[in-house]
Amino acid sequence: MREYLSITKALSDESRVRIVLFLSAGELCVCQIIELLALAPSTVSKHMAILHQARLVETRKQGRWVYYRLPDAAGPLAGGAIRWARESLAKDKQVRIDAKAAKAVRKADKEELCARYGRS
Amino acid sequence: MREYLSITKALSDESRVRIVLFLSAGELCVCQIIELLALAPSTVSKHMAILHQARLVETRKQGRWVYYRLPDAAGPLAGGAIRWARESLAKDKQVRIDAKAAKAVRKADKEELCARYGRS
DNA sequence: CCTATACTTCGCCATGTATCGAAGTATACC
DNA sequence: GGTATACTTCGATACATGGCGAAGTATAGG
Repeated sequence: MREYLSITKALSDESRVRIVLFLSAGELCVCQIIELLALAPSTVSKHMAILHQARLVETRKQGRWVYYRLPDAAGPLAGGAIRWARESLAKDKQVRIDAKAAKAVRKADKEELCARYGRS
Repeated sequence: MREYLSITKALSDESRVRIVLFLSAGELCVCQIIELLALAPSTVSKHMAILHQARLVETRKQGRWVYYRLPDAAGPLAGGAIRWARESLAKDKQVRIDAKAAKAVRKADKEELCARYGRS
C-alpha cells in the first residue's frame, strides 16, 4: 500500500506527470526540465526527489549536470503506472505541446540553455 | 489532463482506494462503508463526493439508504485506473483484511449495522 | 405531524504540499 | 585557489486536503 500510495501521489501532480512523460523520450538534465516547466530550480529539484523516492526515475551525475531518466528496469508497480499515465494522456493537448518543446530543448545547445537557467 | 488528475488524485488517498476496492465486490450503502473504514459519516460522505466527481463511482438512492457502486460502463480512463489499482493492491495485506471485513458486513443485518452508525 | 434514521453540507482545525528565494554543495575551468 | 555553473537543501508562505462535530435535508414509520 505504501508503494502504491507513493507512486500515485507522485503521479497525481501535473508538473510531475509532465516530467515523467518528458523522460519517456529519453533522459534530460535538470536545467532542461526547469526550462520546459518554467519553474524555479528548487521546485523542480523537489519534484525530482519525490519521483526518485517513488522509484519512478533514476539519476546519473555527469560533471556539473544531473541527468534523470525512467528506470531501465522499473518495478512492476512503477512500470505499470508509467505506462498507464502515458496511455491516459496520449491525446492530451498539453502533453503534445510538451513533446514538441522537449524535442527542441534536446536539440538546443546546453551551454546556452542552462546559463542562468535559460532566462534570457 | 483534468480528468487524469481528478482520477489520480481521487485514487491516491488510502481511504478512497480502499472504498473503490470494497465496491469491486458489489455495491454498498454509506453506512456500511462508514463501518468498514471506521471514519465519521461526514468524512466518508466527502470521500464519496470526490470519487463521484471523478466518475469512479455511481450512486443509487433507495429509501433512507444511498448505495454506491463502480460504474456499469466506466469511461476508459476511470475503468483503466480502477483495474490498475485493483491489480496493484491485489496482494496488499490491508486490502485482504478489508475483503474479509466487507464480506462480513454484507452478510450483517443492515438495521443493526446502521443504527447510530454501528458504534455499539 | 413528529420522531428516528441516513446521509450531506458547513465550519473549523491540523497537517501536507507546491511554490519561491536564499543559502549551501559540488564540479569544472581559468 | 577563485570564480562560475548546476544543482540541492532550507526556510517561509499560501493554499489544498483529511479529519471531526454540528447543523441541515430527506425519507420512513408511527
